[in-house]
Amino acid sequence: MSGDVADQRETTPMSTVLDEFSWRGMLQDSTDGAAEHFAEAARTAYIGFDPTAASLHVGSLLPIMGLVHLQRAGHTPIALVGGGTGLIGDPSGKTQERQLLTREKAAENAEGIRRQLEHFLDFGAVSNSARMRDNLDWLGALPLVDFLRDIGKHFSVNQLMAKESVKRRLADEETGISFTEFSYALLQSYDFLELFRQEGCTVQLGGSDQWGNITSGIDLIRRVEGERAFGVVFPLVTNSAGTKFGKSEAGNVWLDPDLTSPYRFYQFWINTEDQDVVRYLKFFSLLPREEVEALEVSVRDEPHTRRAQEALARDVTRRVHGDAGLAGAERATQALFGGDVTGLSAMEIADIFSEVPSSKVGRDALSGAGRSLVEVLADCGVASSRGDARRAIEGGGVYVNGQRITEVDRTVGMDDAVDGRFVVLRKGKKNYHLVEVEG
RNA sequence: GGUGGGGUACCGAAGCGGUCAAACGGGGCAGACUGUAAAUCUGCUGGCAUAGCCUUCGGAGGUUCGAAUCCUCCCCCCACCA
Repeated sequence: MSGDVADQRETTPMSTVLDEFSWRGMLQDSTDGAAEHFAEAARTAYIGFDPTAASLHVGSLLPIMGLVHLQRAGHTPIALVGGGTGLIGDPSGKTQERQLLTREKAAENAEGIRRQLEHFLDFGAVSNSARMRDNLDWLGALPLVDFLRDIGKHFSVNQLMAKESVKRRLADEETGISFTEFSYALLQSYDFLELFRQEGCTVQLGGSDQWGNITSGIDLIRRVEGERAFGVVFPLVTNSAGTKFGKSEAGNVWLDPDLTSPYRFYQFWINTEDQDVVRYLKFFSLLPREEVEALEVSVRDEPHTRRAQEALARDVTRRVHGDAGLAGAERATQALFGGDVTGLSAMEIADIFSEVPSSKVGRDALSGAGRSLVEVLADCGVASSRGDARRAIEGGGVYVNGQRITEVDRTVGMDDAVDGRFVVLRKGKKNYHLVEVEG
């Protein structure tokens, strides 16, 4: 890298967006000239999101952060919701033909995604406000004959068949690939072309699995418009354990608080392994380089303080769930991992444990001799069966109101209910369950 | 269509008339140690009224005092040959 280029970057802050991606480890690959393209002027760039579900999960967080960095650097980010392509399905990375979404479902999901993206991007900025588009706007009204003439003409079936995702499916006699999915690359390329025409969008970003689709779009723009466009792809997020990133014991970690509570969301990040935490800080937080580097030192020299995990959890949770969501998650964490439950009032418990799974039980069931703990554990789902509950107690893994229970025949009665209203059950270190007394 | 091999618990895989709720490995859960990390070690891992009973070994019948194990029929996979 020569000196004068560096100087130029000093004076134009938006030139740094690829540098930003680069030091954060987010830059897997980019087409030639992409860095210069961003350096020269404020650009418009887009990323597509598939409306396969009504909520995004943390697996989509990296591309979202990509848009955030673009906007911060002065460029205009477009989030393209694939209301149209969602009806088709991208064969990339899929070994099976995809289940088709209904139009209603795709529209509903697109709307949910739209709401979530608003947490990350500024849609009301003066100069480079983020935009949201839905490709159903142009795909839905596209006459087949026009599509074949104007778009299909530019694609070589020979090249499409050479694509890795298509090749693998062709090799598999059993599954094969439908014409519908085979055509997916054309549709995504057409999206890029439309955004180029309508929005002056010259760059497409995406996960590294999108590289082929992105370059197809670039080619299409060159052929149809005679103009140059660019692509940037992010790496696949992995964790050091080799398991899929974004899964917790409870399954996918969603951005929707109704699907994954802010408390669970926060806990997902707090539990990040040392080996992954610095990489994740670069990917998912907006902390500046110096701070990330300081935290990296902290992970090395004083790992027990877990400052890096905390910084990560705070930054990401605040962005997704807001200050109130973060505060609630931290309060619950503090009470659950820091202190003793028995000292709290019913109101405090209700507040803190609103994040935690709960069930109700009738007052009369607990009066008198009470119910056997084994039964209660099995009924509320903390244990999968009575035998499981029994074994968990025998293994020393069950707590009532923070006190370890050792007697298998222990009963739960009204005197266990804090303020006569709540019993806090816990199995293992992290699994809490709140039993609310009714009536 | 033919021949051969096979279907066992969450997964992989032993068992091949009683001693089988079924070895072993993985996964999962819990415990210890820690830092709500990783690694390691330990225990548990069909259900229930837990020294006992009930339901499981592709499905349905049968033989037997007794079957995951033997017989019959059926279903499904895999390999090779057509």
